[in-house]
Amino acid sequence: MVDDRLSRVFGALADPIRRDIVARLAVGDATVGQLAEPYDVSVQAVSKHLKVLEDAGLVTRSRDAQRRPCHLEAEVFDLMTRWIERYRRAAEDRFRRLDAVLAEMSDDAVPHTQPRTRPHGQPHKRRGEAS
Amino acid sequence: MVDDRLSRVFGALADPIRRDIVARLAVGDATVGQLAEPYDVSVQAVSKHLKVLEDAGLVTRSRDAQRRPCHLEAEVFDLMTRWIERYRRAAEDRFRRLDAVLAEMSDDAVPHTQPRTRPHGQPHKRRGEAS
DNA sequence: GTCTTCTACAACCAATTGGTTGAAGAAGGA
DNA sequence: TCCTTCTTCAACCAATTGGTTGTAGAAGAC
Repeated sequence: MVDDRLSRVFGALADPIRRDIVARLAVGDATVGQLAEPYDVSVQAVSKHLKVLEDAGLVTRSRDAQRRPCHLEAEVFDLMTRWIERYRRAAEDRFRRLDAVLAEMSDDAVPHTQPRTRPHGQPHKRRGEAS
Repeated sequence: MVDDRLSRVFGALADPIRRDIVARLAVGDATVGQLAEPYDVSVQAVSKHLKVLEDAGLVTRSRDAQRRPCHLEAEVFDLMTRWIERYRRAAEDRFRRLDAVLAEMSDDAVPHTQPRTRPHGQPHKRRGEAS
């Protein structure tokens, strides 16, 4: 259903087994069987997890006889960090501005009010990804 | 089912509408109705999305009469960036080491082989979160 | 050739997700 | 008081997810 890149990446990492697999692939490449060994789920289940990671672009696989070594693709992390950093920075900037406003208000001895909500009619992005 | 913090955070951001909501809350606090307005889904659906974001700790809500203004909690982003940066760094370091190995091999005129897979019996974390 | 190993595919199942509608609670305004 | 607004809760539904088992293909070992 949700088929955009960021959704696939975040969704792939929303599972402890898959994050664990990423952590282990960060140490070195591994085959499906090696990756499945520590877990008490079937190899097929791990194979499905790897397909999710592969579809998200976090993992690529080569061929070595009948084995399919899995390799972690670090570049995809940039996509996430760019998204995260953008909104973290915006939120932190806004926090600093709120601090300034509160300081100014206390100068004027105005009582502390609720945090401001955005005025209703104000324009903002409609639908779609905040790319 | 998956109830650890990182899974909830990544899972919450694995949906375009929820990422869009985060993007808009980075600009300023907003009520459920304001947040629901741009989408062609029901207010109840957006309320559910906000509950997911709240459970993940990405959003907090105050009270203003019958309204529930939503506020973005930027600190949670740190949890993600710490996780991402750790494994990105490991993967990049490994990539650099591989580069060095390849360079050394070419010095010895050894033919290029497959990337190495981790030896089978090698210890690694068993189950649970790579915290 | 046959056997074994490693992986993927298909069908199935229970639980979760993301949406709906309808009703109800909470709080201000008439 | 009653009415309206904003939000949540409950029940329901279709699609997805994360697991299972069984089967089959691909490739080395015998």
